[in-house]
Amino acid sequence: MSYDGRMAATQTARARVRAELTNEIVSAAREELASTGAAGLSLRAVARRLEMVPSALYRYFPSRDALLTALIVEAYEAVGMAAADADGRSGRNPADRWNAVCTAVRGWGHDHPNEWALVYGSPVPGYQAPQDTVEAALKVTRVIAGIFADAIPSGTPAPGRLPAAPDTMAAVVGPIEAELLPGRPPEAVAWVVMAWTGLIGMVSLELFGHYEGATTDFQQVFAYNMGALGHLAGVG
Amino acid sequence: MSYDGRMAATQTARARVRAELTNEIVSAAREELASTGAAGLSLRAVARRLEMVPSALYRYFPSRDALLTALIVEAYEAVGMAAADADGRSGRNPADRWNAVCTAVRGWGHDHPNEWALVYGSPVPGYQAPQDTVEAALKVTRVIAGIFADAIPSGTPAPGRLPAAPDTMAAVVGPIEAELLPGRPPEAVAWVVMAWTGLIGMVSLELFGHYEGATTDFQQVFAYNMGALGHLAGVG
DNA sequence: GTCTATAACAAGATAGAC
DNA sequence: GTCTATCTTGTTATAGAC
Repeated sequence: MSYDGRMAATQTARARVRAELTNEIVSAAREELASTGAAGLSLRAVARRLEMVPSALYRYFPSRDALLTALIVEAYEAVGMAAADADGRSGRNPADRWNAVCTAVRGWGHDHPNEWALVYGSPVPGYQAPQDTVEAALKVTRVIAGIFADAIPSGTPAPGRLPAAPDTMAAVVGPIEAELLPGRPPEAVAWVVMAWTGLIGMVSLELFGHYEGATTDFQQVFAYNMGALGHLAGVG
Repeated sequence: MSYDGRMAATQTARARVRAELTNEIVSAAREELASTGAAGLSLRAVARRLEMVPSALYRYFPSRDALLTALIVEAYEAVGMAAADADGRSGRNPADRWNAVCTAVRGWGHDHPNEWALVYGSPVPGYQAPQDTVEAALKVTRVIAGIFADAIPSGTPAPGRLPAAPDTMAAVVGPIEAELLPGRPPEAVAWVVMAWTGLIGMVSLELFGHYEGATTDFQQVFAYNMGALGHLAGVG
């Protein structure tokens, strides 16, 4: 009994230190990311930053890809959290919620451009995304789908503002409908994909410099277009 | 006289050889791109592929970045050409033209995923895009704006399907209006930005794997959403 | 003049012996 | 964990062939 107890205590202490160091490594990797970009992330550079020897990192992450996975999951969870927080703070009106989430997601992107590029930019060559990242990526999507689900009554026919979809659409978007928008018309389900794409796409192209010189105040164009995207599906 | 003539002949022959070799280098770099990604593109690997010595490449490109620029410009021009061709082949109806261009752009992306990532994905760390690339990037934009410009009569009030924009919008989108959509209402100008973003965003997120498992036939969702994007601005 | 090749450089990454 | 020897990278200087 006392042996078991000591074992457990020792293990949890060890586990705590281990968790702390793991966090420090991820933090250092995040800083590294900011200076070199996702493709150039090297375990050695992270180790140097921590004044550790490279091989020591292998106790915590079996490979560069594992470290990359941790960063990706962390980033997805951070955007997801930003979106969920904004949604939670913005009352019941779907238009306000959608607007708040768009602003929050864009704000997070501006604050963390490298992490944004890591998750929404070009895939890192040679990196195979494990299932963890897919699940984490769903966080933002769930928040967005939740707003649209609340705005669009279940079981209604297609909202009049959207063009009619072909009969085959219901089956095509079946997986999303079942998981995120049960009972909503296929037009709305397809358009929620567009709304999500429009949000991520606008922030990506903005951060990647594709709107340079196009407007005098991009924020306003962003807000207008997000509003219009939502409007078409009956949000606002 | 005969001396000048010989000079000219010699120069053009040399110039032809030079142009050919330059093309070969870009081709080799394009192949390299496919296997290593944009960030990992190395001058030495390109030289190896051509069985040349690395320093020889400096006769043709003053730096690695210059080679990258050539690749980027080439890619932008290829998508732009694909879009323009599709537009030219598709009659006068704006809805058909918009649909054809969307399909062509997506098709090009599928055929050249690495070049797509190079131009529309995360920026290459440390690479500063020169003006040439900005001009080349405008090719697709011009095609798209042309279709919407033809669909939306100049000097008309805002199309009824779009929400009204604040008064400040006209000034904000002034640069795009002046360059691509003269005389069109600010709502339409802002929304053309959205249509372009939606097209590039959908293809990007598709190529980068973000719709994995979401639909049984992504092409259909893409076609529907592009149609709806155009519809809102009065195209179709 | 135009080109290619050799050699070298300062970084940095990698592998493996200890 | 440490150290070292060996590899890559972009880039330049220089020498020689055409």
